[in-house]
Amino acid sequence: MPELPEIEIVKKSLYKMINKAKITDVIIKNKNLRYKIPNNFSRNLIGEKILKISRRSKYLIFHFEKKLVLVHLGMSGKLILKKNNNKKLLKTSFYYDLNILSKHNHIYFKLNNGFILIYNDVRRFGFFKLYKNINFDKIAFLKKLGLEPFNKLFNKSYFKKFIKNRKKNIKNLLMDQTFVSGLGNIYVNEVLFMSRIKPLKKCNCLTDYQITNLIFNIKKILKFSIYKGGSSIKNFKNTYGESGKFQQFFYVYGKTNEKCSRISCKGKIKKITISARSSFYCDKCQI
DNA sequence: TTCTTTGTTCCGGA
DNA sequence: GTCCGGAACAAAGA
Repeated sequence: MPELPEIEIVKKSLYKMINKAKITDVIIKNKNLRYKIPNNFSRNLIGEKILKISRRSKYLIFHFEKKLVLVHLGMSGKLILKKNNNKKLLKTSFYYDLNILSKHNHIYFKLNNGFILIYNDVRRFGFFKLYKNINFDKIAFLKKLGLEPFNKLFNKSYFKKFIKNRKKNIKNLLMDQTFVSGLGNIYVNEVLFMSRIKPLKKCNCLTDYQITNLIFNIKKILKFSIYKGGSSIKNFKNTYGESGKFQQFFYVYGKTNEKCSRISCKGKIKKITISARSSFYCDKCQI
């Protein structure tokens, strides 16, 4: 379940290895992803040079001269980079490397710098969308997104303005991509624990201190996770097939019935469902 | 067979 | 009109 830190890791490792590379071939094994890959997808990308790779929220964007490709990894999408230096080895490496099943490799992008970029996705909830003659404002997926968490404008006054006359609980507010974009279930649970706020708390009941603290913790946790290479729960891998380390620092996610990790706290981690998503919180220190 | 998992969209009720 | 949350959807593994 890739969230902002995981996409940032993928972007950075891809950028380092394949920026300025030219696509020499695109092989589609399965076009039925979240949205069907159109027939002209390969034709439109062969010969194109990757000019830039960027991230917006949980989306990756590959920039070409007059086109761009928007990528969302869904639940289980992975972009894996393989060195294409030995034809025999290459054939077998798809099957034995990385603990991923080759039957879930859906797209192969062959590059002129000796790499192959593989899109692997067990659940197939991820997607690729190609846009020509790019105008960012025209892309519906990006248009409606709220501020990036690291944006300086994501501050107390923005927060207070947004929640004015709203009654959402804080969990759903932080999950709302039109408010702040890039957080998913895992990081929201962790942020709320760090901030000692229970997930069902109504956002219009937060104090100024709690709001400031929440914003600070969102930025801090995301940065720390990026530093640790993201979290590898549900098998997230970077493009070299390596796991991240942030999951070692989870305090509540998946910790049902465990003792609260705050030394002074005697609470227990509870699991409840909010808007069909699992929520974990300490029943004592999150109020 | 049923349940779980995710982000996103759609829809009914307030 | 706007906001909120529940349901649906995509697919597959346990």
